[in-house]
Amino acid sequence: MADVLRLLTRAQKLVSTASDDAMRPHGVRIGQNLILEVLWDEDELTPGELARRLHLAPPTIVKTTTRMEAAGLLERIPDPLDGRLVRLRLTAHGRACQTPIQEARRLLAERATADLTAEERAVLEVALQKIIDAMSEQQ
Amino acid sequence: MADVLRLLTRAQKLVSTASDDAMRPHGVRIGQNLILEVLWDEDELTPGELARRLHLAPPTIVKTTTRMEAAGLLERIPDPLDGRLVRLRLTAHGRACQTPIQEARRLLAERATADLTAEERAVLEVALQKIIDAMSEQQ
DNA sequence: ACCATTTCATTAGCAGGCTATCGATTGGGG
DNA sequence: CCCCAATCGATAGCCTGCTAATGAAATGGT
Repeated sequence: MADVLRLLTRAQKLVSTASDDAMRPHGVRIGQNLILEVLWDEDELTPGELARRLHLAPPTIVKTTTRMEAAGLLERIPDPLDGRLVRLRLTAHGRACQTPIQEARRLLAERATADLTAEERAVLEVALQKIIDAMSEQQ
Repeated sequence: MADVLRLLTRAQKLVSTASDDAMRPHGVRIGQNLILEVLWDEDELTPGELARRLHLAPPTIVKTTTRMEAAGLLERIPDPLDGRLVRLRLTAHGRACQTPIQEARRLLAERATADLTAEERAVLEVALQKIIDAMSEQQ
């Protein structure tokens, strides 16, 4: 009996590597496109809010957004009402790469799941969600 | 329509985190148990051979095994026939933790897939394998 | 027998994750 | 009003992964 968790790990790693390869030509690295996708939908979020939405630790967001700031994708704006908060605002460049990056991501998803039947795709979705639920329970 | 790749990423991350938590009490970190499992099956492999079997880059193996050597899990032995090669040999300690670690891993796999029906499990396996195959094709 | 190519392990340097800690600001209770 | 707790971003330090470059050893062709 094959180890489902190993297949899961291997599949995710291959997808992740391919995703990085797909994003690179657009000057964006693998975790960065996730941050961009959230900000494209809602700009000027704080690092903490981004961390919650992406299920990442705040320092991960801070480090990555610092690099993204250096790359000219976004800028840090102090919140006028709360001195503790920082707003991450997309630059024109950060907004400009939305279309090509989303298209690259769409192509990747298409390629990855091209050989799956509709039923397999549906069951895969359900099964992954069940795993996520099981692992999200405390303990 | 939900993004299957996001579910895949999220499921893998949760499993990976839980795996790390499960391994930690045994003094082993997340990537290290994979190396151990290969060596339990066949000892005294070289870093390059391990890298091929685990689909990792050689420097990753070198760095991790260096830490494992410091932790007393294995030792480096020069190959008597080929001066370029290094053999990674498990210590008594590295062999001793096999049972508890495999048990922890088994429990984790059980917990992760507990809510899946037999059919869902089977389809999940097939679907993940198809994704792996699709992403393994060059380009 | 020599020299160039290949094949290894290793090192250096980077990105993406994490936890623990620090410092500053906000907010609430006395 | 003031101080203490909560909240937030940033920093330090760790592990895992990668590519590129280094250096040593083996191999093969001439």
